[in-house]
This record gives sequence, structure tokens and C-alpha cells, in this order.
Amino acid sequence: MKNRLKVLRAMRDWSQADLAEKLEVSRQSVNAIETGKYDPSLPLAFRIADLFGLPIEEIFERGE
Amino acid sequence: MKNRLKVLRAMRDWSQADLAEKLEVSRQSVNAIETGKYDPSLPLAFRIADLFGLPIEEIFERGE
DNA sequence: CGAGGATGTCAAGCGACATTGTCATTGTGA
DNA sequence: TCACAATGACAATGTCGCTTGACATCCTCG
Repeated sequence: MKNRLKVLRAMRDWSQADLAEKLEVSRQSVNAIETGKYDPSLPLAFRIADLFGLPIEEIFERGE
Repeated sequence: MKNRLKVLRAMRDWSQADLAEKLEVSRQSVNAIETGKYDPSLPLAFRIADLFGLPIEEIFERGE
């Protein structure tokens, strides 16, 4: 499951550590999600969506 | 994290077993999600949303 | 009454999510 | 050149999502 986290983060000039802090998860979790190691839990997906002000569907993509 | 699964399912007159089969998960998983024991994974949340033709945000609710 | 469908729940097990801690690599700036 | 931020990665650990299998309860229908 791909996502646009890296792009959305870059648009705001945030580091992975910055994003992790805003989401209240570890930097490693942000990195793992960005690099596709695993998908976030649904609650975390909601926090991400809320943070960027976008629906989940526009951040995470179905497929593969 | 609350959800409207039970209602959406009732509207279509599906049993938990029916829904489980359509989602390709176990009946116990459907039951656990409906009764709030845990939240579905993001991929499963997408499958649920697709099945009901609704955005994830309209099936699952932030809060508690 | 008795059979069967629907629901709720428990246990045991496995893999996925998330953690802390650590290390290597790359790039930028003083 | 040297320090440091940023990123990627690995190990060990703990919890959560999901499974199969089993059992109890409730309801309805013949």
C-alpha cells in the first residue's frame, strides 16, 4: 500500500523526526511507513489525514 | 474507534458471516470490529469502504 | 420440542505494527 | 575538515490484527 507521506512532508519542509513528533509516534515508524515496510494502523492513518487536512483516500492508495 | 458497520450491514440484510466472506476475513474478525474489540488494519478498512461504496471517514469515526 | 442460523466470546498461535536503542551513510554548513 | 542533521536500516521486545476451532446463548421456524 503506497502513500504520499514523503511528498506531503517535503511540501512542508518537515523532517521525519518533525512528523513523528506531530503524530506522536517514533521516527522509525514514520520511516518504515514512508519506505513501505508496513502500513499504519487505522487510528494512525486518521491522525496523519487530520494533520495534513486530507482524506485518508488522498494520502494512501489502494493497489499492490 | 467506533464504526457504522453493524448499521451498514443491517441495511443490506447481511449476516456477519456474509460480510466476512465478502471481505475475505473470518466471521470472528467482523464481530470483533463491530463490537469494538479492535480496529481493522488500513488495507481491510479500504476493502470495507470499497464494499459499501463509502469513504473510510464515513464508516469509521475519530474519537475514543 | 428440536434443528439451525446468527451472534458473542474464549483460547492459542502467527505475523504485522510500533517501540527503544544503536549504527552507517549521506549531505550541508561553519 | 569536522560536526551535525537527516535518513535508512537492524535487533529485540511488546501489543494488536486476524486466524481456526470450539462453545454458549438467543431466536425463529417446522
